[in-house]
Amino acid sequence: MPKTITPFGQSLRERKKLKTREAIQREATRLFQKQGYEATTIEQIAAAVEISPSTFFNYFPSKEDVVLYDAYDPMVATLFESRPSDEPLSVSVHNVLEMLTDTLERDREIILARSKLILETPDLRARLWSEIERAQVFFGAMLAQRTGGDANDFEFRVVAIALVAAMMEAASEWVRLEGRVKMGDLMKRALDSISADSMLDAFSSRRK
Amino acid sequence: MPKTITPFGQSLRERKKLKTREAIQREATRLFQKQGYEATTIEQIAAAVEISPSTFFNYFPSKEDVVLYDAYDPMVATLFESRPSDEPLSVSVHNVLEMLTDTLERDREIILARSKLILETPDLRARLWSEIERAQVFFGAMLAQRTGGDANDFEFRVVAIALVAAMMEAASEWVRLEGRVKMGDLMKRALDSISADSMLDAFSSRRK
DNA sequence: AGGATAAGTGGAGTCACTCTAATTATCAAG
DNA sequence: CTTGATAATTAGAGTGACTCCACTTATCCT
Repeated sequence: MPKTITPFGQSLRERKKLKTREAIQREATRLFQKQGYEATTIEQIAAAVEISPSTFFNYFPSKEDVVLYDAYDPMVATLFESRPSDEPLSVSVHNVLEMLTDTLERDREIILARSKLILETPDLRARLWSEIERAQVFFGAMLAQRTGGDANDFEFRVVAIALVAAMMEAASEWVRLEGRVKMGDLMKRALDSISADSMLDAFSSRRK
Repeated sequence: MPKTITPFGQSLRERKKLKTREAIQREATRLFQKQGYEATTIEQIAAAVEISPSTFFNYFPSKEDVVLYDAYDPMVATLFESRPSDEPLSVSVHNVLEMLTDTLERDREIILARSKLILETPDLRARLWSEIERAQVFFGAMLAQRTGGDANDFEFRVVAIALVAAMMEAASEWVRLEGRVKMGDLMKRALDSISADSMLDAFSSRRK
């Protein structure tokens, strides 16, 4: 048993591990972009990183996870949770996106490339949706917290999934537009579309 | 070149093909339920149907498709398209579900079993979402038709995906409740939740 | 009965992924 | 700085989905 708890990433072991993890993601992404996701084999990635194929699976449970794994995910979650719980969720969404504007701008190229890869590759796209189910649970909890209800209620689940799906479409649109517009604005438009009148309009057509 | 166009499923060939297709689905589903989706191999299915594994892939492009393939899909689409285009979409949804009540009641057990399998199996669940993207396009077109807009507009895509996601959640709930309630009612509740006030409430919490 | 056409099949191969047992690197402590 | 524990890396064998292809067999049309 170690005498002192070694801070994360401080020991040689931890640093090496992190470096390897990043190297795998970097090389994998590079190869995916160069020759396509499906045309790239684990063997090729392993060769590029100079590790054995076995080691690859020590770091990522599947080929898909190399792309899907998002380091910013927990950060975004934290940002949301730090928002005052009496703030309307739509406003929170916008605010969180505002806080992320700089990061989004700085890493635009990388994020865009990665997102495109996901959107264009059926396998990855399918897997994305299971990430979305995690988001559904998260936002369901947020909604419940804000209204004092039970997150497991059918209504919350419905609103949460619709919300997340809409945000997903906004993100796709952002990618389609090469990140030329602010993601926060797209999210706002998306949320506006499904809430309030416009949704009803679309629903009930010329009746109103 | 044949002199007359042979009606679908009339010739020996066609009838046999249909029978085999059904046999594969039947046996596959049976095995999946008995021993789980992943634990069942193509070889086992082929053996049960008394065909070769090669033949399996002549009928279904992948193991997933045996479960996902839905014969009722085009029927539902037709029902929607036969609805008057000045009918609000939410009403159309309800009406279509009403028309399907009998079928849903009659085939309840089979549909339930199949749906459970899909919802419980991560691989199938992920694939379901790509079906949903097809539904998004379909409903996007419906919305556009009803409002006279362009189905490719961002707003339509957003509303369509939110709509479909909500319906999806309603369907899941139906499965969870073992089909004890009418699917149409769940859909109605789901659509009510995302449209109009309740959504706004959830969004803006105690402010209103 | 005939050849055209489609369905079924066997076999070889690829690739993602699993499991296991052995090897090597790092670590904590004396 | 050596040692025993622990974690990381690896090779290798195996499984199962899926592809490709050449070949046989069944159905069809005339």
